[in-house]
Amino acid sequence: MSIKPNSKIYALVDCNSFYASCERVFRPDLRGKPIAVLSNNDGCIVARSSELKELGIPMGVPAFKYEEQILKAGGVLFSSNYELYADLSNRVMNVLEQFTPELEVYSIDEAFLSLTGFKDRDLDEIGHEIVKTVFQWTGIPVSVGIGGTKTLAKLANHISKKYKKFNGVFSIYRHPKVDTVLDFVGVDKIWGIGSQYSRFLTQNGINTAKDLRDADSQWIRKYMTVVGSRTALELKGISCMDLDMVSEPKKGIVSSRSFGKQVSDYTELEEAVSTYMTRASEKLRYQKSIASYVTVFLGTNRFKSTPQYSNSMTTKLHEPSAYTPELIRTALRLLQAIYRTGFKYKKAGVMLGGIMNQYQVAPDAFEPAYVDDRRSTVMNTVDQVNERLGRDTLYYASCGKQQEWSMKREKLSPKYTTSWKDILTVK
DNA sequence: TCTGGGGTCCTAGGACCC
DNA sequence: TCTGGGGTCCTAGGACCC
Repeated sequence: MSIKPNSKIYALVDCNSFYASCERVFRPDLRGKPIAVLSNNDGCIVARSSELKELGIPMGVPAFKYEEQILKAGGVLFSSNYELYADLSNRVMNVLEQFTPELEVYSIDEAFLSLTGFKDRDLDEIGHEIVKTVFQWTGIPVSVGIGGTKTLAKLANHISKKYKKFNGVFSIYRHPKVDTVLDFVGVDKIWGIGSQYSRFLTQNGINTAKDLRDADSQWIRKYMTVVGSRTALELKGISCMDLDMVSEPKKGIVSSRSFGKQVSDYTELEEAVSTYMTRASEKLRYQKSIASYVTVFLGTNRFKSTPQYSNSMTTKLHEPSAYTPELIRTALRLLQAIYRTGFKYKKAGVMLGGIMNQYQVAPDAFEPAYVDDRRSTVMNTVDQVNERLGRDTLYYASCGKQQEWSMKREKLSPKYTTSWKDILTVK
């Protein structure tokens, strides 16, 4: 095989402790203090500021176990404030776009950039310029990793965060000591190698990124499928994954949540399922899709020793739809089929599958089932009202009004940037 | 009292068809 | 004793990501 020299350059820009940093943007008094951001229902710790990491508090642990320790250390806990994080994420991405339009928003706090056009410039310098500009314009600290493939850019980003001396920027692109660098990185830190594969690899004497890069390719293919082969190639500098600059419509849409309390009452479950389906179908219409399958699931609290039950059921719709009342009706029918009395439920959810473009359907191509329907006009109107006047200005009766099952968010910060009511005032 | 939510891709195996 | 074979579609499950 002849290997073409790879001429691309990728940067991975990753926000440092993103959720915690968002909370700090509007609370300068929290500089230097440990911050924990909690999952839904204030359950687990899902984001940690560096100060909190230094306290030795791990990721994903139940918050109640550590709350006291955090408060004692002068730290603060926050409920997740997704409205705030999504808005600040958009601002960060807009700044990154100033550097290059060739950008893939990879997650709420990460983006891949093509730096191929900056080949003749000092890449480290570009990296530092990105760090400085994003912080100045948004208040969010970021780290930049640069490499000839996405996997190497990710790896470089890991190094930029781990070693303070790099000041948040590390480039492995044409690095003179690339072998030494790769030998510093454990396999479990490689993008695409999770806990299962990393255990398997170390059992087989492959401990570092360098080991994996140099491992036998047939062997990798056999035990780690084509996904593992791609990762190994990317470590060699052969790019197998290009930027995805346009976001593809989702193939499945899930809306599920744990309840703020245990729920036995069937009506409350109906409210929850109706509400989740309202959310899911909003997402569905937002991407101009219709769904063919509806799934509903529910379950008890698996951390308790009380009687356990969980179940799910899927049905195919008569014809694909994005009409919320119809989707709710279907979901409630499924709920009725899987509901059993006598259990305390903790979680329920809905899934939409068999998703296709709203125009692509149709038994009769000249008469799209959903699009020309009066129902689509109704949905558009509802969506527009809710967008302008706030979510659930118009809602469905089956969602209920009290929503006593809904999630706990006791430590919520204000929506500084997306709600007039919460806007910051300077006294 | 208190343990997240939402996605992707790949593979193996069964059903079905000719 | 002998019991096709190849293609396609679907689903479940397992791995991964943030």
